[in-house]
Amino acid sequence: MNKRFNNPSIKDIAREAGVAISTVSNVINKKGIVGTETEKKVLKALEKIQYRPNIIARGLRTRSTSTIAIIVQDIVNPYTSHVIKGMEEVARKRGYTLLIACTYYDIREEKKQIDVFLDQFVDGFVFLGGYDNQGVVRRVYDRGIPLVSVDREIDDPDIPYVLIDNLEAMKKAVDYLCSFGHKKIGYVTFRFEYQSTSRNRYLGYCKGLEENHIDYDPEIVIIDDYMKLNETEGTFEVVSKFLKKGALPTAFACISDVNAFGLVKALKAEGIKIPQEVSVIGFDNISFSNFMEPPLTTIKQPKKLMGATAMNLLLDMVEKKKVENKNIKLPTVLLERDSVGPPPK
Amino acid sequence: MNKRFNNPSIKDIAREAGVAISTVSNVINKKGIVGTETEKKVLKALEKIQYRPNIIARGLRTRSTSTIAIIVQDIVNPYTSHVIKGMEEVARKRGYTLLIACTYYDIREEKKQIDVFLDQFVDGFVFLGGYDNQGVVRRVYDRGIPLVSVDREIDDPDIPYVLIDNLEAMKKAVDYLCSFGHKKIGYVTFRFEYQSTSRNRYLGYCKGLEENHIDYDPEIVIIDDYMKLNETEGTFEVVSKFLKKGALPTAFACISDVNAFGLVKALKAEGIKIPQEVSVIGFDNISFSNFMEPPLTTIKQPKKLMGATAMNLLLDMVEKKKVENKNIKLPTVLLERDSVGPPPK
DNA sequence: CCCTTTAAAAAAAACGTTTTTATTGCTATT
DNA sequence: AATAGCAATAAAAACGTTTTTTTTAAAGGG
Repeated sequence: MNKRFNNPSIKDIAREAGVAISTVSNVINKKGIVGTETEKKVLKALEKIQYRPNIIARGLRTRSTSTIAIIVQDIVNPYTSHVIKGMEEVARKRGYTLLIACTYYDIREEKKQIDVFLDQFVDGFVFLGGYDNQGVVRRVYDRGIPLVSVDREIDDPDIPYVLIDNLEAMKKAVDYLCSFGHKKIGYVTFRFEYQSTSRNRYLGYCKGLEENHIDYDPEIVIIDDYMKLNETEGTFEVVSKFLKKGALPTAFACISDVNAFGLVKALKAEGIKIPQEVSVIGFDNISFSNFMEPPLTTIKQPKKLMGATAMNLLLDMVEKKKVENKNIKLPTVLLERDSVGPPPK
Repeated sequence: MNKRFNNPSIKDIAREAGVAISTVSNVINKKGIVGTETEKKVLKALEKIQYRPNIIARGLRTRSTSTIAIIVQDIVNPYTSHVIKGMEEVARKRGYTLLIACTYYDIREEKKQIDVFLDQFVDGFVFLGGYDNQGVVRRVYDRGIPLVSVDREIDDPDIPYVLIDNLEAMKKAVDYLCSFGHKKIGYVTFRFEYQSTSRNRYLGYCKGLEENHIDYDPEIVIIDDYMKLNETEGTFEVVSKFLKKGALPTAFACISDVNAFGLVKALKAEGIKIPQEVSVIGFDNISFSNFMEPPLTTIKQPKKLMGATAMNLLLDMVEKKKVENKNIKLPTVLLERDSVGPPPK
């Protein structure tokens, strides 16, 4: 179509240097045997003519395009975007570009996107926070294309992953609340049937209660069906409803900061003081949690590091480097801020 | 490399249907003349063999790959990610995938990224919120590749854009403050020399003052050099420093919500009540602004709509449809919440 | 009945690489 | 002196499409 903008090709270099095309290719890719004299000629020609290899043509031959596909559920999510940032920096440094697709929690959409990416010969996949959907991931794996799952433990020993220990981290949060003397600790979560992260945090909550000899009380486990609205709004609504019933615990653990925001807003709307009357601990440490009032005590996830780690792992696999460990769990930190205190007397 | 996963090609279809390759191609692309009988045969073969065209091969021939490159400064930004979401949805619906790259405010990085994308034969570019850097954008334009600038007014009549009227919108904010009787209105901004959006908002602030017969006072224009930290942190610091000096205005207009958060936090840290002592108005309406305390009055940008509009415009250009208007300004709305009130007596 | 036109289909070229195979010229070996 | 081996290079094939060109067969015109 825009012929007039035709880039110089390897052919032009070959003509300029007076050698064969294959020789130029060998020089560029440092393959095969080329004499030092000829190499010099080619290099000079490359210098003179401003040449950039046609990645599409190369991709057709080599079946690799130096691109990595990222599949996320929703790009509008402070957690997600930080992880992506970590991936992006590593990918770029190592010479890859990122194709990003969002599934918006639709499993058919996910499948379609993957097919498109397979058509495009991406070199690898990152699945960031999807469902526990072995099938679709397995399909990619079975084609022999490297992939990494981030923030999801896929129930398939072959699939590499990068995560935090969600169970342990949430238990840590509950332990922390207990250390202040809380005996009645509620939990705010969105639905957790479909993915390991939420499930494990929930299990961490349960284990925390158990180890601290507190009985589990389903009455104070608030489940936000977050498909309806954004998570903060949704939590605000469902918590507001909950508060009408009374039965208030002295502390809440939240599955994420975003949900904690909704909880806090609902509590404040009822005139409940934090942390004097109710303590709140979040999870993720997204940037605003330090700017709400009171600053939110939370479990910090190493978001950028997770992204960077995942991308390095993936690219090592793409480049067939030896990787020692394909199952990586990164550490979390409890950030003490001002939303947790002792229970009221 | 993974030969064993070889997809069926157009050749296989041709063999199955007993026709020539070119005929199959014609059927697939609905081009040329094929008899109804042969067409049926091909269609049947396509049905039988699960065929997906090789996009790379097609791209090599047609020089188009159904991908769009998005260049942003930083993906970790609530504004940015919402705009991207709008673009993503449209692109997907129209059969394109998105390549995303971040420049992190580095102009050389931007140039490098663009070169990579040009190598990859992307069909179009979106420049989302970069510098007023005609050169690099112009280079793309001159290669005949469609592009759209979002949230930046590029000083080049050829370059299509999608924006809001930043000057008018900020003036609206100042007018709103004045309607409460404020006479001393400060402004919080990051550095605005390098890009049109910030500059125009600043001009809107100035115009707002002028039309309301208020003298411009450089003492109460607070400039945050946001390159140092994240914007909220940066603003918090610079405002805190400012507050030590006294000379407090009764209201502030902010270049963005993110900066407003920093301002509000700094004010609260000094025990200053909002809006009783100082009013604050933000810009953007990112989701958290409704959850801070007090909920932030702000100018709402149609973020998703901007993204969707830009992508539709771009794809129309890519597909050589006729586009009537390549310079689009979308409307803003002032959201009245609780951070603005009358000045103290 | 031959020539021209036309519709339909097939064949071939092209896109720009990488990779495989072939050629060349030389040296060493027998 | 013929041949094997080797290094260096060139030539050709291949990747899977689209597009251009050629071929085929049938119809129409004089």
